[in-house]
Amino acid sequence: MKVKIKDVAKEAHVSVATVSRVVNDIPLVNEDTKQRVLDAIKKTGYKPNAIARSLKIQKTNTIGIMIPDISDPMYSDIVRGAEVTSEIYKYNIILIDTDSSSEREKEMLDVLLEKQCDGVIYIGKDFNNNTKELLERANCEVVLGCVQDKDGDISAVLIDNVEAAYNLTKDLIQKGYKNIAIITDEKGGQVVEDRLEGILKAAKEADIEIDKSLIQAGRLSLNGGAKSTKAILDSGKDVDLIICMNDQLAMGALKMAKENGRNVPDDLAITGFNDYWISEWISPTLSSVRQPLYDIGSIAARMLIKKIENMEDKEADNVMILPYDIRFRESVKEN
Amino acid sequence: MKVKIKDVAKEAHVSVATVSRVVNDIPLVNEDTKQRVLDAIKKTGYKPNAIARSLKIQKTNTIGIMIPDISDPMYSDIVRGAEVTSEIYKYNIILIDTDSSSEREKEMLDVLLEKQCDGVIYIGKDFNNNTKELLERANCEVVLGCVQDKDGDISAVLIDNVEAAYNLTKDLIQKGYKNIAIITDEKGGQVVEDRLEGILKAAKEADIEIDKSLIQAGRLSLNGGAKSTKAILDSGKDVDLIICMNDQLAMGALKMAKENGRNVPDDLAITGFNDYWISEWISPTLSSVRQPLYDIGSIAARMLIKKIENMEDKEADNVMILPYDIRFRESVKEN
DNA sequence: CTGAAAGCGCTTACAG
DNA sequence: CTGAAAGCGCTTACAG
Repeated sequence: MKVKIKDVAKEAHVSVATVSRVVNDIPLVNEDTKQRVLDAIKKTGYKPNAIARSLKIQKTNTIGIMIPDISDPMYSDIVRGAEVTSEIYKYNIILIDTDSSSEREKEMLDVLLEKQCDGVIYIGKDFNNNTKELLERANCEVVLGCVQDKDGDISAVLIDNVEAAYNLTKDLIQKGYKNIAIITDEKGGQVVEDRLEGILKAAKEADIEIDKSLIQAGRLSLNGGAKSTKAILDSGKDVDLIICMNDQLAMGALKMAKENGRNVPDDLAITGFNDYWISEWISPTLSSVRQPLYDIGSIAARMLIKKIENMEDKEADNVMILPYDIRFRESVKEN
Repeated sequence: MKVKIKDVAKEAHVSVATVSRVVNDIPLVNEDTKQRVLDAIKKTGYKPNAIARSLKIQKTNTIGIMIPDISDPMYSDIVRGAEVTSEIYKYNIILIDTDSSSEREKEMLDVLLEKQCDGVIYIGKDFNNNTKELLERANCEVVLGCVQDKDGDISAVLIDNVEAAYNLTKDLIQKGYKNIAIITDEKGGQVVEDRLEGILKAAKEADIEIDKSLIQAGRLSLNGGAKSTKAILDSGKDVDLIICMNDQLAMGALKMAKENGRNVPDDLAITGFNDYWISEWISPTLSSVRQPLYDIGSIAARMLIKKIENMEDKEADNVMILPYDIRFRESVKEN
């Protein structure tokens, strides 16, 4: 039988109100009484029931985090950041894998709301009007990660993907690359679209035309990257650079390039996005755009909690753009 | 203002009891009444409050999962399996990173219990008496993953690490390797100790002596693997094989071996453990022992939920040993 | 400084 | 088939 506040009260010869006060560290309790209650708690092994408390105070100290897939290292880094930070503020995390499916997002958001999460962090590859409507109807605090509402109605923390891709491409063009292929996600979505926009902008500024047939869309995986690379190489067109929308694609590209006898970076340069920890341990080491993933999770959690606790102006600093870092490694020639 | 069961009752001109019955699909409600309630629910946008429900029925449909670090791909695969399976049974997951610290384990387990989790999945690198005592005092259902209570008092799902390491080593010896070095975790723990036991057993059976100075313990990371490899190579002793306790160590070893001019596998073979998805995409592809990580998570979740719901004999099938798979790839010579 | 009591939003015997 | 009422384990005005 679980011991409850009533049992402690009996043991300490006080009322449940008094026990509640010492449990919650409310100061107006006499030292002696407090000590008696503390002793009773220790003796009985009492642990407060957070569910009952939550019902009463209308707050669960639990936040939901919706991500496409926790087994993707990109997302697990974000979750790690969110988890560590949440814990500092005494919040816990309910983890939801959405597989980027909007039906699942809707269904699972309902579950989170029924469980009375104080807020939710939404991490995704895309942000569209359906998602926006869904999240706005939720009437609980929301912070987006990796994506943003471009109308600025919802808080978000992310990097500037357009700019990052633009600068990456500009740097690459400066290094002399001009026959550019791109490997992207067949599913599209805000993140890759923004990156594509940045790449095309830089190309256009340099008067470089990117052959549409060299923009390959496939599954966002090692295999997808390998297949798209094969298609690019098989086209017989001149290609000296493949820009991939993430590191998995780039690793698949690396492997396929080698298998087709291309030397990276001498014959062909390859770049990724996100900069997994593994990127600098493979050979050749992979050039990539580093996103501060842990920080995205951590900052999103803090922003959310501050909103929940009304600790700062709700309208202030709604969208937080974090710095990225372009890292050139062996998969790109020095000049 | 959130709409509650009372509001729906008013709207449908029935009692809250009736609304509760239709929400919970309890059959003894008249079809007409039911329809009226359903309409009222739709009209008001009512969502049941799971916290209130949990308090009443003494069940939260939430399980806690304690793992060392979600950003480690090994653990994120396990969590993914647990998440997907939990969801099938309508359970959610509260995620806790423990950093393998027993203070944090204790502290966070208390939080999980206060939040009235119906059960917890404990994933770790070690299982000792402190942990056992902690978990047994918890008086909630527990399933271990990756480790086990060798007295068999707690349910567990894992591979046979002794046997896996034994067979790996036996196979390697059969391939002709005899100057064996080992890279392990300085922190020890059940998992690596079991693996070490298996390796030493196979070596002993083959009358191979493993030089104690070639058993290097360091941090369980790429860098740790690199450093330990440096120490092994710098010892000047003959080494034709390094067995690493996980793939991160092995990747660090691979890199360091190359940097020191060793050709893998011609001069030196390297093997890992766990078989990350990346292992077959790096060069040379890494030989490793595959653990069914997703399945460990998935099965642990199912076992736990069945225990919670008393759906099967609590004493039956307490420890589930899953198959592993030794995968030889380019980092080991064919013969 | 302390306690009696109401109430958080549900579920479920019990009575009809 | 339906409703009134008790109760899940807490917190917190209110009164003293």
